[in-house]
Amino acid sequence: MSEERTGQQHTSRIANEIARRITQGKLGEGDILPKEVELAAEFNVSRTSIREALSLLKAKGLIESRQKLGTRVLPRVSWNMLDGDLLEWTWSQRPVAEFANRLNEVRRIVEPEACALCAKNGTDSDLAAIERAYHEMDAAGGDVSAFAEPDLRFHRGILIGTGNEFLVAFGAIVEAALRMSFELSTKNPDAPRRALSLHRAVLDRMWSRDADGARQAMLRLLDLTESNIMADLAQRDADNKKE
Amino acid sequence: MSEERTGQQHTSRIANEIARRITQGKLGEGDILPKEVELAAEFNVSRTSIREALSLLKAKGLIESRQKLGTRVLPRVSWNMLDGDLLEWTWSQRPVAEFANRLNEVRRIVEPEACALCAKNGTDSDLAAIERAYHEMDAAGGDVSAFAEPDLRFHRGILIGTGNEFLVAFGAIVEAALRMSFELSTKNPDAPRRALSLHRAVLDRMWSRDADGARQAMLRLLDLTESNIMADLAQRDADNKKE
DNA sequence: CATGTCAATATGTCCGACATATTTTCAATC
DNA sequence: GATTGAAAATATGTCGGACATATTGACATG
Repeated sequence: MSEERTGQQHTSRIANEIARRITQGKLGEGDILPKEVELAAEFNVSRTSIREALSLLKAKGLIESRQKLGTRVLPRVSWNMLDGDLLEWTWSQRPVAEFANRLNEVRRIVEPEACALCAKNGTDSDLAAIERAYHEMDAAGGDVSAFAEPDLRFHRGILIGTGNEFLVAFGAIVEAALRMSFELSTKNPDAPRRALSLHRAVLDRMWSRDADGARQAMLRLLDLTESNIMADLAQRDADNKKE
Repeated sequence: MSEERTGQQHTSRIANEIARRITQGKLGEGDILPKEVELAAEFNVSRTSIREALSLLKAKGLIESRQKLGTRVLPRVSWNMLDGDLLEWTWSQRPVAEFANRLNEVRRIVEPEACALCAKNGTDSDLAAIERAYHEMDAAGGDVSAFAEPDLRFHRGILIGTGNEFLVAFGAIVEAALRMSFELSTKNPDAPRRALSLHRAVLDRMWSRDADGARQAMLRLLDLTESNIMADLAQRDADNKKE
């Protein structure tokens, strides 16, 4: 989402910080945040920069401001959780295992059906794009970090292939999940290789326009992904206990 | 989403207008929009207000700006389509039938599974909230406009009941679909009544913690909803031809 | 031809002032 | 004493103009 693009360092830095206070619960639903001038003083920037940052959070549904009353935190229901930035902010703030479970829950609902739709409606050029991503995953071999990017493109490609732009928006969920899994599993270099053949299976079913087969194949892939993450988490917990 | 809340009329008005130029295709992917000073002149506002509007679009992934280069339209893939504002902007810009189909496609994927999860994980208080929404729908009777709000709350309540905050974000899709259906079917006053019993069925299955039953019931409800919308669209097309 | 420097340019940040909406206060009125 | 209504207080919204910063492209230098 907001790759730390040059310039506007203030905006994203401040938005980030305030967002974390909110997602973390230091600022709860209905709470009024400090006045813009006060925030400006705290962060040592002008009111302008504060307003830019707040405007970002406003757009994502975290806060709302009204004249004289101030700026207050909105209920979580109105947060746009499918937003990449918001996913990133929430992530580190809560138990990782639960975060992972929730993400997988959504993936299991959406991705198999997306595969079915992609098998049915995807154009050859859509599938070719997924095929390219697959080959790059293959070429990456054991290099986990080189594997991650085409992996995401593979899954995004399926969503695009559905022809349903709303499903494409789920890419943010997939991205969050993959990124989490990537950051967890640096020490598990053969995981990619096992996943590869399952990716191949998904793609094959889609090429043969086998909607149900694609759905099942994706489910198997998600099974593996999930168990990998669980294993990584267990490993991490074990490591933490040793210290 | 952004109910035209008081103040900041400029921001939302301008963001709206520019967003429509983008969603409509007047400004395509990669295009550079006019400089902020030019936009300021065009809309007769200060550069500050323009920047505030652009910052909103930035947060929703429609545009990106870099110093010296300017502000350019991002590819649709990076748009956050699950955002309520964006849904509203895209809506009127494209064939209504296709928009409706895409929305229903997503609803059919997500809502039945959400029902199953809600039946399994939803707390009694979650279900009670849905029950309240149901009673208000019942009380609304034939009044289509009084029916709409609790209807949305019913479906949102289910998403909340899943305990999965990412699924809650789908509420935007449901809202868009219901709003469309509402604006189409003003002349179909008995539609709510037929839907009511199907809502009841969903709720009953959830109370008895029957995950699969709830899933099936929701599917039947969506069947009705979909056929209602199709009928309304056909009716509307027929009306248009007469003129 | 390659490379490094400098001007040009559009967004990013700052400041200080005033506008506007809303709450709060408080006084006049019944 | 309760109600109403006008005025002060206050936090965000808008304005304008200035300077900072990043990036491009042209130019000059080796």
